[in-house]
Parts: sequence; C-alpha cells; structure tokens
Amino acid sequence: MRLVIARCSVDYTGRLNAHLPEATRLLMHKGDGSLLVHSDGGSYKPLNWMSPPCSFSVEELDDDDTAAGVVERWRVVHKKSGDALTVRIFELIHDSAHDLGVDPGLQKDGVEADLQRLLAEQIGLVEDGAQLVRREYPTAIGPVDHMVRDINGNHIAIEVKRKANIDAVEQLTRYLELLNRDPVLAPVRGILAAQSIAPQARTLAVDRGIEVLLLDYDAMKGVDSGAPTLF
Amino acid sequence: MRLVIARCSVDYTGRLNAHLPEATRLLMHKGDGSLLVHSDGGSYKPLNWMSPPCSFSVEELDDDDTAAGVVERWRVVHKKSGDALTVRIFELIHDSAHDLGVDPGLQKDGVEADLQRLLAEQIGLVEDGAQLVRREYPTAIGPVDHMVRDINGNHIAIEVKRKANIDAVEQLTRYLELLNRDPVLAPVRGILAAQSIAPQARTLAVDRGIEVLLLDYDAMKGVDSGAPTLF
DNA sequence: GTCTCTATCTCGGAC
DNA sequence: GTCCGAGGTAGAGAC
Repeated sequence: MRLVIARCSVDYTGRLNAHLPEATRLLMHKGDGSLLVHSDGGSYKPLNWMSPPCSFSVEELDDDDTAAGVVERWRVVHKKSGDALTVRIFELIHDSAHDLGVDPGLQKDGVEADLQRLLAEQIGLVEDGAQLVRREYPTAIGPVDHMVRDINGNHIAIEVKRKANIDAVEQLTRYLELLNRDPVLAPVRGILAAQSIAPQARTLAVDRGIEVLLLDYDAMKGVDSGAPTLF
Repeated sequence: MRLVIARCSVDYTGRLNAHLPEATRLLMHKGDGSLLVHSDGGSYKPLNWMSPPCSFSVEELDDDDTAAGVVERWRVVHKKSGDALTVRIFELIHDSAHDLGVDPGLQKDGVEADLQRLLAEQIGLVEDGAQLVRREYPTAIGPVDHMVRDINGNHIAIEVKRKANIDAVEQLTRYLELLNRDPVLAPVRGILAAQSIAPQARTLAVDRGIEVLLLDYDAMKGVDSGAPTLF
C-alpha cells in the first residue's frame, strides 16, 4: 500500500462527472491498483475513488498542466467500465509504501439474520397458536423470510426487517400478490415484523391490509439467553 | 490526519459485533476523531471504522493484553449511539501526522465544473474588460472559483454554482472577508454566478453587496462548441 | 454469470 | 431535527 499526501485536484468521468478542486488530501493506492482519495473528515466514504480491477499509470504532462503547476499526473482507469480518475498533483508532501500482506478478513455476527432466527424460535410472538412452516420459504421472486400457519391453518407470510420502510411494504406486497395466486396457499395474510417502522410505511401497510408487528430485539435476545427464566 | 501502519486486532460492538484478527493494516485517524481501518485491497469500504461524532482515547493495558503482546490499546466510542471500536496494537510500523485543512468538497454532476470552465473561457460575460487572473485562486480556507480583474484593475472574486442558495452566499462572504484583509488585493468585489439563485440567497447577497450574475448554460455551451463562429 | 436483498450502508434534499 | 430516496451504491448469497 502506498500512502501519498499531496496537494492535488481530481477528476472523475464515468457514470457521472465529478471534480475535486485543488486541496491537500490523502491518496491511498492499494496493492490491487485501486485508488482512494480521502480528506481529513467525513465518513468512511472517500471523496473519490477507483475500484479494482483498474490500471494505474503516471502520464506525461502537457503544457497546460505544466503552466498550472502540476508536477505529476496520475490516471486510473477501470478495466471493465472504462471509468477514469485523473489526479493532478501540485505538491507531494508525503510518500511511503508499506507491505501489509493479505488480510484475514472481518468476522461478523448478529444483524437482521439474528432477528430472523429469534423470531423463528419465538414464533408464538406473532400470535397465539402460530406455527412455523419454514424459514426462507421460496417463491419465484425470492424467499419469504417466514411462512407461518395460524391457529386456523391459514398461511401468513412474514417479512422481517430491522427498520421497515416503504420498500419493505412493497416487497411484502409483491410476495403476497404471488402467493395468493396459489389456490393451495390462499388466502395468505401478510405481517411486517420489525424493530421499528417508518410512519409512512405503516400507513401504506395498513392501507394494503398488511399487519405490523414490532419486535423487541433485546427482550427476544433475553429469552434466547435464558436469563428471564432464572427465577 | 494521523496515519498509522500497525499489526493490530480490532473489535466492534454496536449494531452488530465484529472482530478483525491480528494482521497488519492502515489505521486512518481523521481530524474529527473518526477512525478507518483499511487493508491493502478490497473496495473503498474499510474493514472496520467509527464515524463521527466520536471520542478517541488510548487506554491503560490490562494484564491479559500485556501478556498477549499488546503495546497500545485504542478505544473509539460513538457519542450518540455508544457503538465502540477497540484497537489492540501489537506492533507500530509507521506513524505520521499531516495537516490537510478543510476540503472544498466534491463537485458532482459535471454541470458545475462545466459552468466554471465555460465562464473562465467567456470571462467577458462578467462585464466588459474583465480579465481572468486564475481559476481556483487559492486562499487559506479553500480556492475561489475565479479571480478576475475588472477594467480598472480591481479584483473580483467569483463563486460559480449551478443553483445558488444561502450557503453559496455564506461561502463567498467568507472568501471576501479573507481576501479584503490583504492590502495587495483589496478592495475585492464579489460576484455569485449561477444558473439560478434562490430568492432568499439573492436578498442576502444584495444585502452584503455581492453581485449576482445569472448564467445561461445552453448559450455558453453553444459558444463553446464553436458552432456560431462557423460562418 | 445472473438476480435479489442487505448494509454499522452513506449522502443529500425536503418538510 | 426526521423521513425519504438515490447511490459511480458495494457486498453477500442463491441459483
């Protein structure tokens, strides 16, 4: 990995055109050829970048660049899309290279998958007598998170989200439309189960006859850990 | 911005839990306290990170860490969510700090950059006798889009926007305040050049003695293409 | 390869 | 502030 601190301007042309005026920034040039341009603030997203696979080259300076005070010009071109990043360096402040080796990678645990698993284990939270048919119930347009039968034997399709928004309602609507065409399954009710739901999403859901179930993650996790049953 | 190359392990607890086993990585510690952990590959997304606003501290080592060979332990805690990142450093390979200043930010969408270039080429649109001193005229708080001299030799600072709003007026005001402190430049007039300007921005600009220039992008582009000069 | 969905999404704009 | 929609979305998983 090569780290360069430089006063530079950057131009991107691809899906859109974008320009970074002259300023001092970090240029992170990774081993796979990719380039990240970071300022001293903002979030983890670089100001500009080029993703691998891409080719990196140092170009000849033309008269305009020389006149403008450019001391080096980089060009990074994406190998598939042709998107290009041009970096004009006016002053090189720091330049170092480091051998980092291959990273073992991030070990994650616990997100939406957790919520899904917990609800499957505590399917009674949906309503009395609810029974899980299967998780990730397959349909032609993708799997429904949970397929459940209520106490009367009628089907319920459940979509689990951490935060439910309009998209979640639309997604569940599509599933329900498809599932209700199957005479073996119909009628299928829909339940949107989430830790939180956006007001407009709730309105839309209610309007479409989709029920909303708020999930208390911590409580569900407590049940899972067995803690509440200690006494 | 502080750049550290170190053999380290990283733990995140927050929305989820995540762990990075010991390996050599780049730790980018930004001026706003945020921390990015990058490997020498992958995309622009760090392996792990903490977004601002957050607090950074170096912690006392406990016996376990010392026994494991930890030489330094960092803790970065998000000020609102409480999400926390713990970095255990086993070996410090590189450590450097750099003053980058405030970044002028990305100009997306190409149109604004286009406008800037076109106005530089057709600087006479500003007023009769106007002459371009330079584009991206540098100041301590970032570059002014265009520095121009009027027919009497007085300076004009021009800020170019696609849509000018209050922020644009504030930005130009800051530049003018700074530039007018320089006896070599003063007095510096200010012109806000835009395709459109919000009513409140226009009012504020006029109130501050900043002139407003409406730009006709299509007309300027037409001149640029050379079409009108063919006959 | 394709499609589909998630994300510690990030980021901007509108209200 | 909150909510909503777009992103050069990226990345993972299923098929």
